[in-house]
Amino acid sequence: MPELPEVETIKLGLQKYLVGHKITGVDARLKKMVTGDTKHVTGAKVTGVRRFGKGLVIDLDNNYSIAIHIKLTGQLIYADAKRKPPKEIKVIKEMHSSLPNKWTHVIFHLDSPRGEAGRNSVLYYNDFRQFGWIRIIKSEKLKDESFFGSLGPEFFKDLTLGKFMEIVGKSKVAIKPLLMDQKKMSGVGNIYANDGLNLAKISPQRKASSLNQTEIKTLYHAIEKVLKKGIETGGASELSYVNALGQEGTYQNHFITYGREGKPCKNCGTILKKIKIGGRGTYFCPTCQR
DNA sequence: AGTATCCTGGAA
DNA sequence: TTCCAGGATACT
Repeated sequence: MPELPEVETIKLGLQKYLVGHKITGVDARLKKMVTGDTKHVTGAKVTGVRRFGKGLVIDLDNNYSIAIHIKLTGQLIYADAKRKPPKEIKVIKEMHSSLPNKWTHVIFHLDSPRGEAGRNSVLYYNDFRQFGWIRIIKSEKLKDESFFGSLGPEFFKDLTLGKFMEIVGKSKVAIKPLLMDQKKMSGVGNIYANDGLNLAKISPQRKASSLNQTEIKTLYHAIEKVLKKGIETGGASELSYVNALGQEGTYQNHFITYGREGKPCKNCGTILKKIKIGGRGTYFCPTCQR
């Protein structure tokens, strides 16, 4: 699922390809996906792209911004006229050869790329489960992460080891749902929580406050390690994630536990199990994760 | 802490 | 044909 590494990868792509473009029009094919007035976007130039946890912000030069959450299956794909149609939603067998397709709910029309008069670029928002959202809002309301639901401190940003130890130490919930609780700490979802816990050899069912200092420290570094791997590999294209050019990442080839129930633990060889914790699929090794 | 909600394609 | 996953939120 799109988590910190996936959204970071999209952000980097948009910073490279989208910034500098003027948005010439917005086509909200599925109205509910967009809230706020699209007239504030039309004619504005993209000045920057930011990320807060799993949330994205596209800043414009008119004091408005576009806040986006792609949730489970959102895709933000930049394309210009001469680029080949990007790959699309992987989970759906019936592949389409071109964009826009039936899952393209919003189209941002852009001005022409440099030196290509007459050819217009576009930014597509595809989302086959329609859980994501796009909100057009004054930039002043997006100064920090509070817009995305009072996000907790973020890995690689303001979540220091000290803060992590404090949060884990005083939480009564199981460690895995705590890692995924965006209000407590932001960026981690199901894939990286599962993999990080296996690397740290900690059971996902452990009550957070039962972890000792060494375990918390090990877990902190393990989570950062898998997140880094996720960023390096361009994210996990398990379901429908693609980067800003519609290309898949490769972290799914490096899954440690996620989606690997019935397969051997990469650490000790024990067959991995799948259970549910807090209603979410949880993959772990019953032998080495204690 | 558990459950319904949003939604769709695929698995059972 | 029914059931299920899943990020985040709203309830109970």
